Amino acid sequence: MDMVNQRKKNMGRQKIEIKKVEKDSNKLVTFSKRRQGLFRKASELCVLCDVHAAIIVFSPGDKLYCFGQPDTNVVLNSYIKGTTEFEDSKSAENSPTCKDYNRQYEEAQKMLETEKKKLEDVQNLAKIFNKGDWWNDSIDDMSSDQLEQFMVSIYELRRKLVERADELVMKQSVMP
Amino acid sequence: MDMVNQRKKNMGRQKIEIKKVEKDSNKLVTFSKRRQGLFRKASELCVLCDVHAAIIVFSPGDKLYCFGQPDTNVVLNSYIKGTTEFEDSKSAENSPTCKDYNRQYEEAQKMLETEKKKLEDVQNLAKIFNKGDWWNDSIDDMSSDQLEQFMVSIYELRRKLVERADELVMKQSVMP
DNA sequence: GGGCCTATGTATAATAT
DNA sequence: TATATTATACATAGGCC
Repeated sequence: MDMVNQRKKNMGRQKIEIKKVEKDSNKLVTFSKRRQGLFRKASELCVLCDVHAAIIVFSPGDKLYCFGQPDTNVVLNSYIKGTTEFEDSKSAENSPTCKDYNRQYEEAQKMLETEKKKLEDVQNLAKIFNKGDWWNDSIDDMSSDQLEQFMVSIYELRRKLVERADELVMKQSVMP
Repeated sequence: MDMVNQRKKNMGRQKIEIKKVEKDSNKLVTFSKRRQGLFRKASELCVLCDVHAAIIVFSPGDKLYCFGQPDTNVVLNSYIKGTTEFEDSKSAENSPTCKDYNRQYEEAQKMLETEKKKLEDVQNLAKIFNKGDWWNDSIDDMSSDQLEQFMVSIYELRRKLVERADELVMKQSVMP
């Protein structure tokens, strides 16, 4: 304790040169931390300035990471088209992503028509919801069967929501 | 000269809340600075980790700014193909749709880490769920705003569900 | 990899030019 | 709108689990 130069707990942040990190393990750590930071900055920019943005990054392991406000594909479409008409409901409807969603939604609906377990599903769902911090924890804890039933239930709810949305003539396609 | 005495100390950097800057002039300055910072961070990430990345941002005045390493379009093409040029086509067995969903899920996860807004959504959702016989009654009683928020929340949940479904390798496509 | 920690490097809010 | 300044808030390198 007497030494002024007593070794501190760690070295603190060091200045680094901006050049390729050669050591793979360090590179991974740096990528992970800085990618997070980059996305956070982008998020802040979008909120503060009320603008749209998208980021696409491939990790050293070639895994794809992306950020998008309001959505990566929407921003990319705007970029490709060279237009900024984000909220054009017609083009939003026609975006591939929404199409996919709608198609899959219709398929799911078909299946639902032949399902007779709806009531059971609802009951199971209610149980799950009532068990506490379901939003953060339940999904991960669910068994395969539970999950399946839960998904069916969500789809039913979704249909109801879409109906309501139609009634309200909501302008933006918040949901597919 | 008297500049020395005149040099009133600045307030220095102030803490700000991450929410929309209302004053247009400030918003512009903030955008300009933060956009530069964002691009610099991206550049550093690319050099340090030897990776490819692209950023697309629209300014408050709808002007397009983009960053790309090695080139915006190259990275976008990689994204659209859903594969890097260094990968073989084996990964193509996964449907593009699922990939899209997974990407969006990852996005959502990252955003959740940094955005308090989403937490608010969840809290609101929890309130709605906890108010009783929500399944049968709540939807019809919800205000337009409530409904919208609810739909956004469900949409996020849906992403999470898709991710889980993928993990479980479910045979039937109950959900997309 | 995912978190946590601390010391320190860096980004940036407010301001003025 | 970009740039310069300054004081501070925030991000992060290097460690350690």
